[in-house]
Amino acid sequence: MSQLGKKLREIRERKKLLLRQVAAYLECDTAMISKVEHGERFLGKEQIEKLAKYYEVEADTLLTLWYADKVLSIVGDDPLGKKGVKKALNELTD
Amino acid sequence: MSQLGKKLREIRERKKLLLRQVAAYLECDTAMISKVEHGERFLGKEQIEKLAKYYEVEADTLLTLWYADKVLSIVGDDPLGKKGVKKALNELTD
DNA sequence: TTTTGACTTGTCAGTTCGAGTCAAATATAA
DNA sequence: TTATATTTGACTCGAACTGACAAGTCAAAA
Repeated sequence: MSQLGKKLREIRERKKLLLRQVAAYLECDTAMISKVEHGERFLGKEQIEKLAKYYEVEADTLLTLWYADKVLSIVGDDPLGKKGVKKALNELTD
Repeated sequence: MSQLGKKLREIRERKKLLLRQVAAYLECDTAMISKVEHGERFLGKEQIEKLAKYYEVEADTLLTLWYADKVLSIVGDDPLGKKGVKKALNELTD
């Protein structure tokens, strides 16, 4: 399960919303949302922002998790991946 | 220019090899190698390993840079990206 | 100034990959 | 059981990517 997925489900349940309602708002299939919450699909950044409005949470919080998931999906469980992420972070913090 | 691209060009020049020769070894176009060195194309992991042999360098060094480039290509210049990378790294270092 | 050889760049066909859908399966509740 | 919510598998379609070709630039040599 992904970082973002976990968070999204948590929020949705707290707000007592059904997949059906969220899907209607995002104009997509309930299956899509289900898969996103399980980390089997990525939403686009625009959709994340839309969801943040609907859920009344900071878009930045969700987007940060979204980036984290993207990164994790690249490196997988390869130990070299971790080294690569560190190197990338160095490049960013210059 | 990508991290890996820079390194590959550096190595190739140090070894006084022509794009033509590297391309022949990898059985691809010189344009391909040129673009890789400029960060406009990604090589597959298998090709990186092959190149490491040819260049007589540690494959791990190149693969680490390859991962770093992948990560950087995702986060781009979005400041939230950096936060996401940090979060991903946390997840990995747990 | 032409030629040659190394590299670069634009374009595009072919392919890959993943978002999104549909339908069927499974849970959960009443 | 019936109804509703969620999950899962199989599939499609389009966007993005790889890799090839050809034409381009550039520098040095003739």
